[in-house]
Amino acid sequence: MIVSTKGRYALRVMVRLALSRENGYIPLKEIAETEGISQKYLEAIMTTLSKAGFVDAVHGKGGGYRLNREPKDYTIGSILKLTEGSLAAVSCTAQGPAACARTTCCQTKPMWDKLDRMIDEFFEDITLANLLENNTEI
Amino acid sequence: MIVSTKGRYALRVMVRLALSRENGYIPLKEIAETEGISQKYLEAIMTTLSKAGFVDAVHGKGGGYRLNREPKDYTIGSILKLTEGSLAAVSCTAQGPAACARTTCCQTKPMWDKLDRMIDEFFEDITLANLLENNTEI
DNA sequence: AGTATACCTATGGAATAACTAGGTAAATAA
DNA sequence: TTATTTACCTAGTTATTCCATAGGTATACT
Repeated sequence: MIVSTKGRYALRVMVRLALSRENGYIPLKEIAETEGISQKYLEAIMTTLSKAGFVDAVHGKGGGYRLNREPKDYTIGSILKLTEGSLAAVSCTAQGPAACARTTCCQTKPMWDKLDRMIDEFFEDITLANLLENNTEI
Repeated sequence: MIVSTKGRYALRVMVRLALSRENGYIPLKEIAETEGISQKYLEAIMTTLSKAGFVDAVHGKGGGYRLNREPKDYTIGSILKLTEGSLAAVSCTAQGPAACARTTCCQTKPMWDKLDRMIDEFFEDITLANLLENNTEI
């Protein structure tokens, strides 16, 4: 599986924050409930998003999280790379070009490289705003 | 990781068999050694390939494995689907369309579906013969 | 008969994913 | 100032999957 729950939850949360953009700060508890995600598990994800400056966080009553840019200024790729670490489809390419000892002779390596590039482009070409557009064919 | 060692090993073995196509049956032991793959682990993979009719297997001395079609008649997708079970990038799409309860309302689902289609096309458009062509840009 | 091969069933260790527990710090409201 | 609500931090736990190993049986050739 190329994308785990961490990345998928992060995306869904970002979509939700985008939809509630006019409502100020949204507390984690509320997000967890609407999205049906474990509150404690979500904490770790939100902290990652907050530390990386993807969202603003405010403590205390009336606090919570909100986006700090427009939805069109978040690429799906940036969110997934942050939360997943890497989007590599095979371990051969996950740790950079020199990770595999057979890299010079392996007949399959160029294919994996091309796949990685394709997947990267796919996610970089989609923004949060695109996901909100509610289209069946994105 | 979308493709585990099982699928990657299977591909490398098929490439090797394609390169040795004129040499009759190649014993598992030899493949394992040249490719640096655990012999016992490879057994399971070869059995899968054999049962599915991707390769011919012959017991006893002088036996081993060989391809039973031309390299151009194997798509990479068919080999990977056989050994990996599924190439789905997320679990949301792995068990068919109705696997996820949120499938009707989830804003991210169409994206995952599109990604799956793209990956499927990618692998179905490449054949074993293409991998033998030794090109950097496949 | 002996040897080399493929095939079968079961088991184990390590890593990772997914989630849980319990506390601390900051902001607001009473 | 005290209580409440929120984010933040560190650690632990369970389940699953991956990757491989062990030991035997069946089949074919010499």
